[in-house]
Amino acid sequence: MLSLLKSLPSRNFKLISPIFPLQPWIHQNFSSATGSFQQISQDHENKNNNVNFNFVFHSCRDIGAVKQLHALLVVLGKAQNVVLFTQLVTLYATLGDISLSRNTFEHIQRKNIFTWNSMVSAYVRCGRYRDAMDCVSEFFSISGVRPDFYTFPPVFKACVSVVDGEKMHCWVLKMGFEHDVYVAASLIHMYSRFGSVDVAHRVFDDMPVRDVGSWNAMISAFIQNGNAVGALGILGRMKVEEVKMDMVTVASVLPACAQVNDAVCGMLVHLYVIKHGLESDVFVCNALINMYSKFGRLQDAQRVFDGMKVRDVVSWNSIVAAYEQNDDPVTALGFFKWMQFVGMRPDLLTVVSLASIFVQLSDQKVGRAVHGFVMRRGWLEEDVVIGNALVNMYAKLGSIDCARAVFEQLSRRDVISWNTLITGYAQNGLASEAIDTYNMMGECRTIIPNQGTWVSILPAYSHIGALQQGMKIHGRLIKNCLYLDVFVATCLIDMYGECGRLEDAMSLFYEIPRETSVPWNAIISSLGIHGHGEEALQLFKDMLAEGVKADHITFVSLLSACSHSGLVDEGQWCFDMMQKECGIKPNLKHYGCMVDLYGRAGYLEKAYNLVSNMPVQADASIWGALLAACRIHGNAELGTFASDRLLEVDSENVGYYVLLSNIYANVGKWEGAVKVRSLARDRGLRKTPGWSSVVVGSVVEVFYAGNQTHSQCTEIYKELRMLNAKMKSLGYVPDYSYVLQDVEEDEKEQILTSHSERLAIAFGLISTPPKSPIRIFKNLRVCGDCHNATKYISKITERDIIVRDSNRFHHFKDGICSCGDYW
DNA sequence: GTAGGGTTAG
Repeated sequence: MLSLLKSLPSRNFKLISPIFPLQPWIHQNFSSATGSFQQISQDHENKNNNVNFNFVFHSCRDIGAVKQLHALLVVLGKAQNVVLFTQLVTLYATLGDISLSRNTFEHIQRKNIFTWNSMVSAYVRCGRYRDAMDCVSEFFSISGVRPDFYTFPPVFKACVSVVDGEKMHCWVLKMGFEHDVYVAASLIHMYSRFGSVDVAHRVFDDMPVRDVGSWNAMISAFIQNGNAVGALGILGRMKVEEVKMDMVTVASVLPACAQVNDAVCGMLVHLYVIKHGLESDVFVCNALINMYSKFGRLQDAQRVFDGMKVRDVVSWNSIVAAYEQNDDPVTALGFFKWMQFVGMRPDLLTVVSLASIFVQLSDQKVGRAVHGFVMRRGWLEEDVVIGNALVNMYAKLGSIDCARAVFEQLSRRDVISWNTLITGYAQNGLASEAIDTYNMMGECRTIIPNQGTWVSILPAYSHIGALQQGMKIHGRLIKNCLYLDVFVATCLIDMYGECGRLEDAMSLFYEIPRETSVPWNAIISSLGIHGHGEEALQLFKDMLAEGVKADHITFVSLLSACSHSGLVDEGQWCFDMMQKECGIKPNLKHYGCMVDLYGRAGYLEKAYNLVSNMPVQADASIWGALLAACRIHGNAELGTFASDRLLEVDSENVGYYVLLSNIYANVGKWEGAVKVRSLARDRGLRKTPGWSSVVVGSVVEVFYAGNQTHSQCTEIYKELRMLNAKMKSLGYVPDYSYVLQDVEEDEKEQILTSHSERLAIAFGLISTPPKSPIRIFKNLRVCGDCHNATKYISKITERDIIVRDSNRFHHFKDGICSCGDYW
């Protein structure tokens, strides 16, 4: 093998490539192709046969110029000059015109190895891989011309899409070319694209001589397959063998540093770049910008960008994405405008960032314009990524129908397209649509669900309390070992928590890795909705003791846990700690929790003061929390004030009208209640109907208030009458303040008795064996009178009754509710 | 005159 190697020419140097941009000295000699042509003609007339055509080839920057040159060469009688015409073949392809390239090739009568190699490479350059392979077969079948070192690297590039790689590899072995550094690098690259890093590694290990390009190819093979650790391992070996990094090494290794979150390594590489003067390379700078952006170090990213003398579209995309992904859409948009100002044309990935920018700016109108921009360029056909970005954009902007429409239009859908739509539905509160979409996805055999799928479907199941389906997914995850994935497991914790299986949520939590805040946030939130505020606080302390950093979501979970359990002082402590010790500025969600915490505990004035002194503008959720507190404590005055503010910011949400009318009704101001209701009616808003569901066996039964059509209607109402009588004998007094209609007392009692949660409970009682627990799911908050009644029912029937309403869990047992009547 | 290995993403 070694003797074969010795017989090969030494070729570890790089030739000057004819690819643009041109070397500056050519510019100095010839300002344009036309200038070059004049020079040639002149030389020709002066009978100077030593014309250096290199200059001329280099000065052709568009197809028109190449055509002129082509014509000129014919006129000059050079039509049979294989050297010049082979160059034309390459030149046409470099400028993107493969048919002219082929045409020129056809007209060359005495094709030599250069000509064939150039044609193959021309096809590859234009992405015509199938044609490149056909050309190779043609090449092989012509006797007298044997492929050489130059033939294979482009061929392997073509193999990536044509899948003839192994056959070609055999050829290479047969001809003894496998140790050529160029050939081997393209082999490594090809195998890595096929996902066979092990084979790539074997090729790499078998190389008797490696140049820096070989190392680069191996590093890139690991990166392409998501193995950043492997890539950094190769970098380490390079260091041991004292191979110097070049700019390609740097550009490939920087994303690996970002992936393993190794800022120190990244900065050391940056130092190396400065020391060795590699900053002039655009790829290197782009990779630096991206790395710093992933570390959230925007100033460093910006400094690299500012220092660049030449910027390409990737540089601009990178700086736009850096700000966009670090939650600064305004600056990102500023860079986009600057990009346009300097005349840099946006590409597909620019638009992906733009879509996300307008989501963050909640700008529906410009979002549509982005969609139009994409349509006009036909990019929707070209790449799924952009289609998925648009689906995501519309879903996040709340236009789920538009998201669906874009999804329907996609010519190709991948697993991410489906995940995006499912997430869109789930996040817009349309759980059953999310589930339908997931089921439709299951029918597409070509789409294999991945981590993102589980993360999108599990919350939908949680939302409607579909424990059975959720557990089915858990089973599937155990089978493919994904249940230890932190994100998936967190969704499972949420699911168990929201479906009332707090113990299962807890045991899962202790099974999985918990170095990040993600699973902690989920378990704290689960404890919160079950009313275990003290335990939530204890877990928060455990979390800090284990050295896990709390984030803003942790505090949302924690504050809401405090508010559900009435832990005012503790909530106050968390709120202070968040700002002072963790340096987290409270956002609207945190303020919402605090208003809820103060408000529900009856500190309406404190709640109001907090709202008045907030550094941020209160939104509907803040005023809504205050309004809800006013309803609980019967404060019509502050309630009216809050609802006025509320309707200024959100006049569409009918729930707020209902709340206000409840407040008026509770204090006996029936005219006020009627006025609010008619206002809602006039604006065309309809009350979300309250419903409750109960699971009997594997069937979910749904009840609306006053339902008279259920097949077991008579039995249900009979059961309720019987219960009412027993409840009254134990001291139950109906609370008519929850009846909004202005009617007679006995009719009010009738209305209370037929609230949806009571119907569901009664149905549960007559359809399940004695002493078995009953689980109810209600889409709105449970009514105060029903809450009281359920306590009595749990005592009379000796049943555990678990009610999950839109806010939290109520576990009724032996006449007591787990919420301690604090709800 | 012909060749390899590099940066951005939903």
